[in-house]
Amino acid sequence: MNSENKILIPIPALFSFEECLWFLNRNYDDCLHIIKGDTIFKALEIGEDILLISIKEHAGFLELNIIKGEPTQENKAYLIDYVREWFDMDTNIQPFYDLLKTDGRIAYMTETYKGLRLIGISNLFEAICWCIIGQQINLSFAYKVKRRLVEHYGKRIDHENDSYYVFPEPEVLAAADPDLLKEMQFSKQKSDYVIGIAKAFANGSIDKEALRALPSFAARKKALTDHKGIGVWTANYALMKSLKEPGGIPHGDIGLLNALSNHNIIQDRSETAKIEGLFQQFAGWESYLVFYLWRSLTVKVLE
DNA sequence: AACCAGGCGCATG
DNA sequence: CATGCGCATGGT
Repeated sequence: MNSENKILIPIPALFSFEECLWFLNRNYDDCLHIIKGDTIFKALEIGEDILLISIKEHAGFLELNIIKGEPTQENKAYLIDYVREWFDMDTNIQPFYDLLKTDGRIAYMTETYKGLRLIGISNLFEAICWCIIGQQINLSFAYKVKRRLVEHYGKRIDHENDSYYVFPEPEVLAAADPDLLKEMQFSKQKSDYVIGIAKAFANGSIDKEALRALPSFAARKKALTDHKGIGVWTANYALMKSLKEPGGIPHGDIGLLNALSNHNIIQDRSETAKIEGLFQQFAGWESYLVFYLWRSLTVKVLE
C-alpha cells in the first residue's frame, strides 16, 4: 500500500474499535459496508467521485487506506472528519460513564461495553429512509429491503469481486418507480413516505445543516415530524444518529423497551414515568444510554 | 395459526 | 390530549 494513501487517526481514551466492528457486523447484512476480519471497507461519495476506503486499528491509531480514489489533501481531510464523526471519536464519554456507575442496574456496561461509541449515520436522508424501511418490521427483513433499494438505485464501486454501494441520492429516489418499490416489498405507505421524503430533500425543504441551525431540539424535531412518514420515533432516531443530538430518545422503540425490561427497570411498556425518570438521570447523555441499552440486546446468530 | 417486529397517520372520545 | 385501529409482510 502506497503510504500517501494512508491516513492515521489517533484513538482517544475510552474508544473501542472492536465495539465498532461488533456493531457494524452484529449478524445483519448491511449493504453499505463490508467487514473482512478486523477491517471495515466502505464506499463514500465525495462530490462526483466515489472512493473506497478501508479502516482498521493499528498501534493506537485508526489506519485508513484509500483503496480507490484520489488521495488529495481535500479528500483526506474529508475522510478524517467523516470517520471521526461516524465513530463519535471527539466526544469525551467519561461523564457518561460516571453516570452509569451511579445506577447499579446498568453500571456493568462501563466494563462490558467499554469504549463503545454511538455509531452515526452522517447522511440524514439515509437515516430517515432507513427508519421508514424499519418501521414496525423485524430488522433482518428491513436490511433485506434496504439492500434491494440501495443495489438498484445507489451508485457502485467494484473492487476484487466485491461491489460497494453508496446510498441513493434524494433526486434519484424522488423519481423512483412505486411499482418497483412494491416489488422490493415496500408497503404502499412506506413507498409513498420514502418518495415524499426524497422530494423534500431534493427541493430543500429538509436540509441537515438548516436543521442543525434551528434554535432548539423541539424545533428540530417538529421540522422533521411535519413530514409524512416521520413520527416521534423516526425523528428522534434521525436526530440521534445523524445530528448526534444528546437528547434524542426514540420513544416507543421496541428494542429500547425490551432492554429496559431485561434490566428490570420497567415491567411493561406503559411505565413511562419510570422511563422518564431514568433518562432524567442521564440528561445530556440520553442518546448514549439508548445506544448502550440497544447494545445489551442479544442478537440471534444467523447461520 | 396467531402474534410480533427498532411505527405512522388518521379517526374518535 | 389519549386511545384505537388499519396498514403490509416476513419470521417464529
